[in-house]
Amino acid sequence: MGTKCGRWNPTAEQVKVLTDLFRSGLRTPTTDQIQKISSQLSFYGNIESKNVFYWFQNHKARERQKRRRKVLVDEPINHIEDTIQLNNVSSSKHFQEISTTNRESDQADRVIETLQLFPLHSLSEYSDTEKLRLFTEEYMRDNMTFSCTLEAEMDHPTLDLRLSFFS
Amino acid sequence: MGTKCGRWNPTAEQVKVLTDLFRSGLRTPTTDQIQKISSQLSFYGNIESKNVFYWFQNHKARERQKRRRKVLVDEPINHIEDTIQLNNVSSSKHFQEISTTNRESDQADRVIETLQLFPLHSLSEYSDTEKLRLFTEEYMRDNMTFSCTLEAEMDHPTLDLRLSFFS
DNA sequence: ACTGTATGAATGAATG
DNA sequence: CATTCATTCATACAGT
Repeated sequence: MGTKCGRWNPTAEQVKVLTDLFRSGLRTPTTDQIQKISSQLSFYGNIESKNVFYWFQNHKARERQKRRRKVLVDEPINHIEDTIQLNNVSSSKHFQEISTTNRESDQADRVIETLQLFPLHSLSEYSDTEKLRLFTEEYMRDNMTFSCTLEAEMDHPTLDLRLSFFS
Repeated sequence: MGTKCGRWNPTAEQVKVLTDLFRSGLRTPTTDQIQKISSQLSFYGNIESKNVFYWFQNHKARERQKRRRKVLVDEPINHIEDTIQLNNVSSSKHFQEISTTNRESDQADRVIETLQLFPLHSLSEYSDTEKLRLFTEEYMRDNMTFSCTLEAEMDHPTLDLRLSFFS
């Protein structure tokens, strides 16, 4: 066991609570929230506010990183599905527009494939598409009003975090 | 053979390509580069982007670790003297070369700073060329513009990575 | 089979 | 927020 106390080494319970909070939608807790969270988690062992701060920072970054890296791997798979689906809705408005706009060559395939997820005209490159998709996904989530009362299953006080963004 | 697919175990070819890339100066590939590399390496067997990412991360860290350990073990005593003496030879041939080669703003500073931390005397066993390489390599490479076309000797498509930092 | 080493993987802690 | 570094855990493999 790392008794090396030079570095915080979260207990299983602490990780669970943090993960639950993350899964429930919390991404970048405010200072107040961090305080509350670390305060509650100190029940399970030593912990500082900065640990909580870093944890969310890292967890978010790495989820994003993971997703970004998966893109190329996933793509070949989705490509087939999308292509198939494409045949059934090839008469939709968006597709029509794009198809004619980008009737350039093999690039058309990629664009159309993209449109299933994101019907915008400005996506001539895949990377841009992906960027936009990721951005939107996370933007939605990160800026959503978050209201959650987490009741961990262990014997510790309820962790009640209420936010009101857009004050 | 570890058919245990719980952990990536690179093929000899994969390791060779990665090593060549590393030796050619690549240290921290960008996400795009990682994608390309892993894509190319998938030719030799299963591989994910994260494997490439971790490979470079580990390889760099361990080379640094090894060197650090070596320096500390070899010359823990003379270190201070050497550092002082170093100030008197700051106009030596090597420094001149470096400074002029990198007459680009603070890059030169950093190189000299680096050299002060790693006294030349402690590595008399190496040739001058090797000394220079050991001292400058790490700091230089990571901040250098990297443009490299690696043609592996096996039968796989050319791996062409072109960067333009400082765009 | 046991043990040590190389190295894949993960993550806490920053930094800019 | 992205990127990077340090440290540690985990495991495949080699030598005995």
